[in-house]
Amino acid sequence: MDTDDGLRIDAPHRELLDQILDKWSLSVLNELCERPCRFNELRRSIPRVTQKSLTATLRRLERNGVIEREVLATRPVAVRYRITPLGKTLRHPVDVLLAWAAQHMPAVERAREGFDTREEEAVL
Amino acid sequence: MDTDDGLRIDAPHRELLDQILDKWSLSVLNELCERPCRFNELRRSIPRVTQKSLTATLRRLERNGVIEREVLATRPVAVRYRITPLGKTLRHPVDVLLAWAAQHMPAVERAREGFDTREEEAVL
DNA sequence: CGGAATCCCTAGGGATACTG
DNA sequence: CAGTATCCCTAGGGATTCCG
Repeated sequence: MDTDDGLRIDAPHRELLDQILDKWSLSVLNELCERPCRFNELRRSIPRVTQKSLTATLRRLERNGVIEREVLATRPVAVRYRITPLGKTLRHPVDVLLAWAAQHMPAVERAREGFDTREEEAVL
Repeated sequence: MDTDDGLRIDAPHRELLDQILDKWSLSVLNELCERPCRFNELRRSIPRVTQKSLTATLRRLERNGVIEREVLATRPVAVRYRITPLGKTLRHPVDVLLAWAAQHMPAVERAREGFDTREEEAVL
């Protein structure tokens, strides 16, 4: 559990995590873990995301194999995004992360206040 | 474990994770989990990080309470960074994440190749 | 040694308009 | 509906220089 060295962080790993843990990906994955979604459905359910950013996020996640894009031959076209089996394996790591954030947010906020106070004093 | 809804991702949580899971933070945390480090020690042990980026990363982590900065009154000054108790609680989530990356990297690479191949064909 | 300050530069985000 | 295309603009990274 707490081995001495733990795991190395090499460039490919960090690049992968950067692509999957970026600003909007967590929200998208969370949403698609619950149910498949249309593009505008996702857009509405994720506050403040722009169409451009959402498109880029979806492409990146699709390229990395964690979500799937399915075009339905209707008029007008409908597109359905869904999580893949690989994407589902991300659920646990992400949940662990979110649980950490939820649990320790108060401690972080206290730390921030202390830090900012010390900064102010340093200026005086 | 796999509750239906899992956890929400609100703005404060995402902001916190952004600050802690960014490009260089994982490497810094990993290093400081093993032992306290001087500034240039960290710099040498993290390939390709610049002094500016490292400074910014350390300040951010310090502000969020996961690392500590200690100035030793020597000549010339020495500065020692160490992980805090709060920072140590990050170890498990981060390890889970790195384990995921290590385990699924091959699948991700296959997905990328498939995606890129389909893209090429689409152009033709 | 451990930064801060400066300059430069580009990847990426927001807004808007257009399309199959 | 689900994007693509375009313009604009600024936050942030790299390189370099200077300081206590």
